[in-house]
Amino acid sequence: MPAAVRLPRSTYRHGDLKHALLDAGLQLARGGGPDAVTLREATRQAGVVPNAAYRHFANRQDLLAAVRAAALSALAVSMEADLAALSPEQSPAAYAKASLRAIGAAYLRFARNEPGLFRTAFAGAVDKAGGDPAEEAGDSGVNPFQLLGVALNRMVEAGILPAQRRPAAEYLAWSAVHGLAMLVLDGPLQAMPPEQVEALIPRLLAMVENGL
Amino acid sequence: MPAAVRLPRSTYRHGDLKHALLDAGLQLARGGGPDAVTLREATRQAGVVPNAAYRHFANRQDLLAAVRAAALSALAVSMEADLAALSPEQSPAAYAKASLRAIGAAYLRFARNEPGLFRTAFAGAVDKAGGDPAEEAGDSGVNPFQLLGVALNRMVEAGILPAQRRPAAEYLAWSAVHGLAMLVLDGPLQAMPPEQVEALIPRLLAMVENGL
DNA sequence: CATTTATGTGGACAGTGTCCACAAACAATA
DNA sequence: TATTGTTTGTGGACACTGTCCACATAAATG
Repeated sequence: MPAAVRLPRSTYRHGDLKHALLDAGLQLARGGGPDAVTLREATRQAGVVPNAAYRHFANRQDLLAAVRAAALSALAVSMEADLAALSPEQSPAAYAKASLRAIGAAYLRFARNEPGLFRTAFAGAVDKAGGDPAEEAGDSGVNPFQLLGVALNRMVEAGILPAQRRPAAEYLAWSAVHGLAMLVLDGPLQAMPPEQVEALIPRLLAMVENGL
Repeated sequence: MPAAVRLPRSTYRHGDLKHALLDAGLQLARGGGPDAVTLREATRQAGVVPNAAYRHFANRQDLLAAVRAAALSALAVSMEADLAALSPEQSPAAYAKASLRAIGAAYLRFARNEPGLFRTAFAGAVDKAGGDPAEEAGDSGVNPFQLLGVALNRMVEAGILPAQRRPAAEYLAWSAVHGLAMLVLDGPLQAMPPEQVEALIPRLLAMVENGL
C-alpha cells in the first residue's frame, strides 16, 4: 500500500482515504470525545477537501459510527491483553474470580487512560435494526461482552456461580463497571480524587462477585 | 410575575427571559438530549433574538449546565415520589430493602421514560472546582445521591448492611443502576427487547443488595 | 425630568454538515 | 493503442450554529 498519507500530496488520488479518515477520526475522538470528530477536521488532517469524505462515508454519523466501532475494538483489545496475562496456575475458582476482576479492572483503566475513546465507544449510536444485543464485533472480531462471558463461564465451571444465574449475567456485571466509569468520566463523580476512585474499584468488583 | 412568555410579544422587555430560556432548553433536552439544546432554538422559542440569551447565560455551555441541573433535579423528584410512596408498616429490614429497590427502579424508569432528560443530566459537564462529589443540589435541594444515602442508612440501622461497608456504598449501588441505564439508552443494549430489560432490573437490584 | 443601567436588536464573522456540478485519474474495453 | 466509463477528489454554494460588536430601547434611579 502507498504510504503517503500526510502533507499536501502531489497525486490527485489519495490511495487509502477511507483509512486515513478513520485514523484521523480516532485521533480526534481520542483528544476530545465524539463531539470532536468532525468531518471537516478529519479531511483537513488527511489533506483533502471536505467533500471528499462523502465518497467513503454517507455522512458524519457514518464516520462517527466507524470510529465508534474502532474505539470499542480498542477497548476489547486492551481487556483481552490483561486477561491473557493471567496465569491459570491456580485453583479454577481463584482463576475464574481473577478473570472477572482483571476484566473489570482493565475496563476501568481504559476509561481512565483513554476517556475520549471510551466516551466515543459508548456515544449513543442507533443500530440499524441490529440482531443480538452483544454481537457487534469490531474490526478484530472481539468485543467486551464476549470476554466477560468467558470469565463468567469459568465461574460456572468452577462452581462459584450457580448455573441458573449464568444467563445474562454479563449484563449485570457489565452495568456495574460501566456505571462507575461513566459517573467518574462525565457524571457527578468527576470531582472525586483519583485515589478514592481507585479504592472504590475493588469494592465494586467484590460486589459483583458476591452479588451475582 | 407577568405571564406573557410565548408568541411574538409586543413589549420590548420580556419579563422573565432567563426562565423562558431554561424552560425551552428543558423541552429541547427532553426531545433530543443535550445536543438538541441550542442557543438559537431556545431563543426562537422564547420569541427573542439569539443574542438576548447572552444577557442571562455566559454561553451555550452555561445554559446547558442550567438545563442539566434542572434535569437532575427532575430525576431526584421522581425518585423521591416513589420513595415516599413506600409504607413503613413492615419490618425495618424489609423496609430498608424496599427503599433501595424503589430508588433503583425509579431511576431506571426515569431513564426509560425521559431519555433526553436523563442523557442531559449526565452529559459531561466540567465542575468549576466543585467541593464534595455528591453535593450539587439542584433547584429543589435534593439530589439522587442523598436519596440513596437514606436507603443505605436504613439498611445499616436494620442490621442488613455491616457498618464498615456503609461508607461510599452509594457509589457502588449507584454505579450498577446507572450503568444499566446507560447501556440500554446509548450503549450496545439499545437493541435488547424491553421485556428482557425489565427482567434484568430485579436481578440487578438483587445483585446490589446481596453484594454490598 | 435627566441619566445611568439592564436588557433586547441588528449585523457580522467563522465554523460546521451537506448538496450540486465539474474535473481528474484510473480501469476496461474496442 | 485509443476511446469510453467509473471512481474519486475539487470548487462553490447554502443553511445552520455559537459568538462578538455596536446600537436602541425600556426600566430604574437620582
